[in-house]
Amino acid sequence: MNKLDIPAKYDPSKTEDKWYSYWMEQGFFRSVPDSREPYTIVIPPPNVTGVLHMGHMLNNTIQDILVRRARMMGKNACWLPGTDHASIATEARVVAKLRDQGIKKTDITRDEFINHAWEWTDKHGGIILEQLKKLGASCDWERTSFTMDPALSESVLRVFVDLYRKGYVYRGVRMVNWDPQAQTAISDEEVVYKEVQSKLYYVRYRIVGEDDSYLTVATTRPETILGDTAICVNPNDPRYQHLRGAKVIVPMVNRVVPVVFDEYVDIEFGTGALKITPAHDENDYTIGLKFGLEVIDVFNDDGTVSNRAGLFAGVDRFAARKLAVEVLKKSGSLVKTEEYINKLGYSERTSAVIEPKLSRQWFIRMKELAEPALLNVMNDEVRLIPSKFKNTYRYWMENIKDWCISRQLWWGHRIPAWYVPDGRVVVGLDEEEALSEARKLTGNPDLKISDLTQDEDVLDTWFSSWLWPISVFDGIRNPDNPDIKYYYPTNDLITAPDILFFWVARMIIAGYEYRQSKPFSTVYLTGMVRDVQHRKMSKSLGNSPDPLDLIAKYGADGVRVGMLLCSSAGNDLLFDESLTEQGRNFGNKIWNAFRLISGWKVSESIGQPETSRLANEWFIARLNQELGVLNDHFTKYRLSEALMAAYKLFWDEFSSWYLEIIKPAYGHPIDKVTRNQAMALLEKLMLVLHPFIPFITEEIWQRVATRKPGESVMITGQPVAGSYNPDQIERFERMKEVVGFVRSVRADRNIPVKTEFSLEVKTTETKYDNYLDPILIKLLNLKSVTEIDQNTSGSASQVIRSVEYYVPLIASVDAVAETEKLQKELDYTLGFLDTVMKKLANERFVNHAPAQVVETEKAKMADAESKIRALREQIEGLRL
RNA sequence: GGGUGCUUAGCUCAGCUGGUUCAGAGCAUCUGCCUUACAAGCAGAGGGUCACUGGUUCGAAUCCAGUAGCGCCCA
Repeated sequence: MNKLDIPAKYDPSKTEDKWYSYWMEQGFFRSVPDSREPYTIVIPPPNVTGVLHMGHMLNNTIQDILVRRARMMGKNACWLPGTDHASIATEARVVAKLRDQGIKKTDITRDEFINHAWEWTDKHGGIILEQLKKLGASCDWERTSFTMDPALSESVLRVFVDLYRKGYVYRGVRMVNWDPQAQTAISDEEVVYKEVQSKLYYVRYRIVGEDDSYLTVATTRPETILGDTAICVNPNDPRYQHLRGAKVIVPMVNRVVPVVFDEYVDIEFGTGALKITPAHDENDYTIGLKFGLEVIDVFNDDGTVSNRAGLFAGVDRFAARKLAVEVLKKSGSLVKTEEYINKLGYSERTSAVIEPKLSRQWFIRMKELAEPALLNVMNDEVRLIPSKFKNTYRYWMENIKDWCISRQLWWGHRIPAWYVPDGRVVVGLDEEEALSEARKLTGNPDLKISDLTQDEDVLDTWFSSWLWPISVFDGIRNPDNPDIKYYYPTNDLITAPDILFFWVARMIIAGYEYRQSKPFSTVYLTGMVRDVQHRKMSKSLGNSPDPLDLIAKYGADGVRVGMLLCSSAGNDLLFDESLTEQGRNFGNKIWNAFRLISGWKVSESIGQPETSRLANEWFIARLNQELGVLNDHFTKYRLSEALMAAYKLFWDEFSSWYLEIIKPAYGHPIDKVTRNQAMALLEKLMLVLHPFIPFITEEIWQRVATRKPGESVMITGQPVAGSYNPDQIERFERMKEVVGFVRSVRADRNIPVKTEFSLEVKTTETKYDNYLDPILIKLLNLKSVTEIDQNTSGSASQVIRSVEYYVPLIASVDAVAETEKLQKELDYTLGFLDTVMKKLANERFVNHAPAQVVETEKAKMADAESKIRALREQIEGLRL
């Protein structure tokens, strides 16, 4: 191939789509069970209506690297993609869209709404999966799943019915986190607490039967006074002992309520008196239960004040707060206000302030179900990477609360529970099953389907995604089907720590309940992608680059490298575009190495130079060594380090050393043996690099030799780490140091590369190893390497591993500068020798330290002594 | 408030079981090069009291305790 055919800069846009299509056409991503060992990853399903963000990029880059590597290691790799239906988010979007069209959700039927939702899903759903293809994701697209697919939906309902029959599912009135905007309960995990500046209002309640006697409470929410049904004080609080049995009058509504005594109240906080609103605060509710207090719900579902409140009916809760303050002021009930910082819960979905609200919901009893999931993470049957998350996991699992699984929405899996006319509930997979249950329950064989009313609520989205590793292989409905038996348990799960409990823990729970085994062996927890200023990347801040723009600019390979370079597991990663630039530059480096080798004219008639033979031998040893390092990094999931190892292997060792050594002089051809060896090594490196940068490695692999249709780097085996001689690598490292010395002499003294000289070497005890001299001569443009036994004056010199090297200087030597340099090194070495001597003189060291450590100290001493001798001689020589 | 983790070069981070000349890597910076694969490059250089204090040890970035700062989880 002629050099002119290959452009000097690599252009990813010309290759990436081409190769992705090729891989798809060839069905390389497809996996079906066979006799090979499986390697399985299920994708953490993104929201069906979502678009790709930087977190997805990171997450899916990691998954693709693991999958591609496993595939090349001979495993049957299956990466199963899909999306979840995201009840709240999707419903919110659909409601918004309908509103734009002038349609109110309340004006249409549930079925009509669901149709709109499906329409939306079909239109916007799966965009994110198309975007993943741009990244190079090697998913088995034929297996793409969606939590609302018929099979997955049926699995969800079956699990609900099953858990109900096992007694884990119950219905109960509980304080839930109410999102007044979405008008649904949300789980504890979906509440985000933020500090806000608010006010603490001191309000006085008149004590019944006393004329001018008051009890003052402090509250941040004066509007909830409308729902007060008691005041609570600490029984140990000396200030309030006289109030035992007393009653007070609630301001604004003039309700007479008791003063109760409970140690829950913090004596120090506020006035030590706490108003009790059982309908709107979890702790108040508990106290209410304890003292049998009345529960007055003063808010409607949309966050406005209810008719029961007595005042402000229909007014929004925040407006009601202002009105309440006005009224309290006028009546003289407001004693004072203070600035106060407290934490408020916000809905993760709608950002509305959460309203604690009593409501009847469906729950799952978790304690018992969670036991195996806790045990098997603690004993590393399921490994968390990094393991620091084991602690948080344990804490959460040991204090697990019942899971509220109902949501007051339409989009999702409708709860398969029906009410018989007297209000009792039956649960069944479908209407028929429910009907027969209902007949049994009521003893009425004439009961008809039309007599039953289905529960209005849908199940929490996590209630479907917790089954994901099972349901995508249809393991709930058909527990013995070949797919589930082959692919389950899956291998690795890659996700972010913020859904460790929402999702990961629950999948483990479901795994043990429904498959009696773990859903995956390893959970790799990535960090959160932040910008360089440590801010979380978000749409509202506008600090997140569009991943597709980045890919267009730097190529998918470049972006993948950029993502990985800044990502150690579990730590947040500070993404910067310069990293993708580095990734792109790496691609260009590879491209040019290929371009160099391809451009050489090959001569059949010349033999292989010694330098090339030595370089080839050395590089094979280095490659074998580094393959071992890579294996080690991968088994420990140190992906960033694995990439860096491969990066340096290519850039430093292959490009800067190997290629520079074998490079023929300008205009000269290369011998055939060397050129073929170089191409073979390049090809191997493409295999090693492929999981990280799939596109450019395919492009080059395809150009390195003539390939048949159906061949690809991605289905070729990874090179296996062979044995190597460490001594060979060691010798080469020594040679590199010598090169470094001579180059810095050249740089310091402005000696042109073209100026030739002889490098002189002097050894005292050991015999000089001249094995790699040919390479020194070539790389440094030397006349020769000459052994000497006398110091030469007028030379720059350095002692490298007990050998003295001299560069004779053509220009006059700056003896002062040279001496200074040598003296500096001498001082350092003397200091070093001193510490070693002290160690060896220390009896306790010699007696306590292992013999081997003492030996190395002795060797260090000998080394230092000979170096000092040499340096002194050189300094002496300069003085002459 | 309770729990938990972190603090190493300007930045981002490695440093595993305490022991090789252990104080590292990448990026950034500086100097010199448009050398004929690559300026998206080449060659060279500088840069750190391993947060602080104490302890254990022959020996501590590494183990222990305390202090400070930062983060996360929970309330």
